[in-house]
Amino acid sequence: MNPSDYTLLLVDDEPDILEFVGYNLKKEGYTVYTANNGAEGVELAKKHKPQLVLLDVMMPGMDGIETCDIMRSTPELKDIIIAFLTARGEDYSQVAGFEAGADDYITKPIKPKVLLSRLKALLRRQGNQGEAGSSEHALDQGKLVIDTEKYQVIYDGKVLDLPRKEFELISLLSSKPGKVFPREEIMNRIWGNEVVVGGRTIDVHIRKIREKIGDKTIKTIKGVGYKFDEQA
Amino acid sequence: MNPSDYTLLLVDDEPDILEFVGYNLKKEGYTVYTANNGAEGVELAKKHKPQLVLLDVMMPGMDGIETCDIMRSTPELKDIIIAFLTARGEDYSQVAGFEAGADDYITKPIKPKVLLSRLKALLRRQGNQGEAGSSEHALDQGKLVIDTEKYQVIYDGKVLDLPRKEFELISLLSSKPGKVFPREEIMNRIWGNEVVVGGRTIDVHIRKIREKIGDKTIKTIKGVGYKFDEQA
DNA sequence: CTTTGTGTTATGAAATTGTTAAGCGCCAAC
DNA sequence: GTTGGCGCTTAACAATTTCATAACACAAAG
Repeated sequence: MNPSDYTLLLVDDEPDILEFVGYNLKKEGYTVYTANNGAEGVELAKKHKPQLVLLDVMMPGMDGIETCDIMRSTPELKDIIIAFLTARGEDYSQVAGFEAGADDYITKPIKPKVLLSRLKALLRRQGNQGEAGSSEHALDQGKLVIDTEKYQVIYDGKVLDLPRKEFELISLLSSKPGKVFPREEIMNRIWGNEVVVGGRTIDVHIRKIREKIGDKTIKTIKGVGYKFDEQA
Repeated sequence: MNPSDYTLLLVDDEPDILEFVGYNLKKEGYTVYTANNGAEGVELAKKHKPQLVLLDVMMPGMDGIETCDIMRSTPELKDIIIAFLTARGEDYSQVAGFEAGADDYITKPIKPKVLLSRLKALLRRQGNQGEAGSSEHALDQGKLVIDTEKYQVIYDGKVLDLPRKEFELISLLSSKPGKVFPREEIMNRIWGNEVVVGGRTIDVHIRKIREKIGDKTIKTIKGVGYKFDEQA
């Protein structure tokens, strides 16, 4: 699928953002419509049937969450992918937004490359829909939910805010449950090839994670590495 | 195997990277093709059948993940080794969640020496495929399943977690059922040429394996070595 | 019955990971 | 500018598992 097969809708009250983001998306070949507020957004959505809507959360008048609600409850729009744009640190809006049924969150300031890769991922998932129930934003591993946007892990109903390294580690391991990730691979993927850290660093992070989510989820394969157990 | 026996494909949207990395690889003797984007990459891959593809993750148009997906789902390309190039500054989690099916990740900035040693390791593994601890897919020997990715042996429905040497040993023997592996060959493959261990070491490991999966699977050929029975 | 090669077992060494606490650097709040 | 907290890494040591070996038993071949 080429970008030119996709129509996107951008809703934000700041013209600068509309222009900046719109420019980058058009450059990639997407068909882009823009709206200055929620009401206009809904209207254009009905008119152009975009595959994906980028929705600013903070807008005067009807905010993004409300707009999302309306779209979700409009039959012809309810299957559109909705991604929220939020300023970093607006924690509240994310919680409310998930309830509203957003598919993804993208935090400002927006980096074009990051944005594009996220959109592609979303659209790709859309294409795969029905195959593996993969339209969920978060990975669901039994009772463990990993939300890569919020850097949060929900375990047994409890929300855990893990520090970055710990989150990256569990995120990596759970990206392919059952697979053993050799220490070297973990190093490469989380620290990168040029960084050198001591031998016990991984262990310490593993320990902290185990402390938080229980011992049984992460298994040690001595002499090799660690793996995330298939069904926790 | 010399570098000159290998063909590599380099896919990146930045000409500088193509030139820099390409230069270093060619200098080593590899045959190198380069592509500026994913689509071209797939095309060249089909045309030249490289052993390994170096794929930038962030690219305009079709990104690395998508390109990887396509290659993995193209029968003639699905066994190519794919290594991702990722920028270090990039939000790790954006890449982490995807089960892209890459064989390795290499972070930018790229240091030629590091890159080369990683590539050699990857190619070496490829060459050994089917041998100890290297094959991707599970071997099914009757009621014995050996999963090198999960480091597990499933025997009679029971999941066994074998220690490393034992796993490597059974993995080696079962890689070619029926073939007799001379003791010397076993030594070389599992311990390497330099390491010298006593005469009874192999026997002890064999015994432990037999203890776990039953006597009948591994047969002794006196004066020669061991073999994994064809139908267990 | 002797020789040669393999099976078995217990045991200590070696390798690897787990645990804890301390130090450093960074950022935010004061 | 200073203070306090947090996350990351490290060091030191404990705990654990795995490995190799020695010593001897056993089996088959001649």
